[in-house]
Amino acid sequence: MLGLSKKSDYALLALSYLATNGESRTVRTREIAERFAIPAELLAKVMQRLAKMGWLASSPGPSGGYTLAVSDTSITVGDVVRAVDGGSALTQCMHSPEGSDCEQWANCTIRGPLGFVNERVQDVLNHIPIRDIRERATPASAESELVSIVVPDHSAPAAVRAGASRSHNEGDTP
Amino acid sequence: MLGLSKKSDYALLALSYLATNGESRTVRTREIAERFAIPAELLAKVMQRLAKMGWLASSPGPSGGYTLAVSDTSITVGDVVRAVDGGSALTQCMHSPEGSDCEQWANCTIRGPLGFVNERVQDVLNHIPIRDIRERATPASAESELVSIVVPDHSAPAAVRAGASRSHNEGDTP
DNA sequence: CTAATGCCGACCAATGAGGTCGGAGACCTG
DNA sequence: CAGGTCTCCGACCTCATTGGTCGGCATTAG
Ligand code: FES
Ligand code: FES
Repeated sequence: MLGLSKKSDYALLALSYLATNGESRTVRTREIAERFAIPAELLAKVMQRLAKMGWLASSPGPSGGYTLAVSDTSITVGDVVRAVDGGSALTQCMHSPEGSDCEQWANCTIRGPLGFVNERVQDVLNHIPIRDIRERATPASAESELVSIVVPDHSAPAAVRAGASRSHNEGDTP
Repeated sequence: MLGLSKKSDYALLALSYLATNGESRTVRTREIAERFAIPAELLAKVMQRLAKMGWLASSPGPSGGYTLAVSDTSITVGDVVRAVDGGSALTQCMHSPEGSDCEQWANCTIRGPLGFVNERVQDVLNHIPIRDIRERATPASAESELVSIVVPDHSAPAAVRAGASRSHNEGDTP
């Protein structure tokens, strides 16, 4: 469905919480889970993976928990999604350079162009540090200067404009 | 896993084939299926949905098949994904404006920023017409002028640069 | 009429996401 | 120092979604 998994969602939620509300204290998984009303055990698993990535420092025992081990500007949402969700490419064929994954590598005609699209999406994801994923909505830094997409009119007549603008967020959930 | 579904992949494949190789003749589903070595029945289902969207004209009977009914610049990959895959938003909460879908709408702190990221991704997808998804790799139009992402150095030190560049396409498939 | 094609719905199988369990180690109490 | 408790940790399980299949019906060229 081209969407973040719950795990990625939880990971971003937790990281944002740690970056904002956990200056230099250990935060228990339970605390975050209750704060956001999400299953604690599943979040625990996510936290483990984040810890294994080296982004969180864990300390067991009572008064234990997790602490953000790196700067909140050194991880991007792309990194998080890739780590916790297992790859964030649009198609399989973009993981391995020699098409060992994708079946129709041999006679696929859209690999090149799609790869380009993929890179653009990855660029977007890779340039939003988790610092910008915080309580504040639409962070000023990102809004104004971080990422801006320039799209000249190209060869697209009226139809494209209509279709593109209509379809920003419009979902049919039958 | 944040990736296009097979159905979207097939749809793009078929549309690209029709745009390139089906100037003004009816193309059978079987032909496309065999060309790309994909299951014919599933592709048929995808074709039906594309036809129902009005993008393909269908004609039953012998010597029947499909024809591209609209200009190859009036549909974008965003449109295709959205139609065939059912919504292309990063999270559920971005479909409905009042959080009727997402559970933790009430105490979610990342909705705003993530929504912004979502819009950027959607922008990318909505500005690539299927004309640019063709046999040619990395179409010149898209490469040079269509979409360009400008990202000034912002507040991100060396770590971000390293992380971002490292993680373009690198998948761990355990 | 007959054959070839699209059209439609129901059906089945496998993958993986979401969720759960019991353990191992570290702090705290006495 | 010993026990209890609280935490992380890794393996396990279940089920919804996706990918894929089948058969029957309508439509049209030959
Ligand atoms: S879809 Fe994998 S090579 Fe085209
Ligand atoms: S994830 Fe849906 S509201 Fe935040």
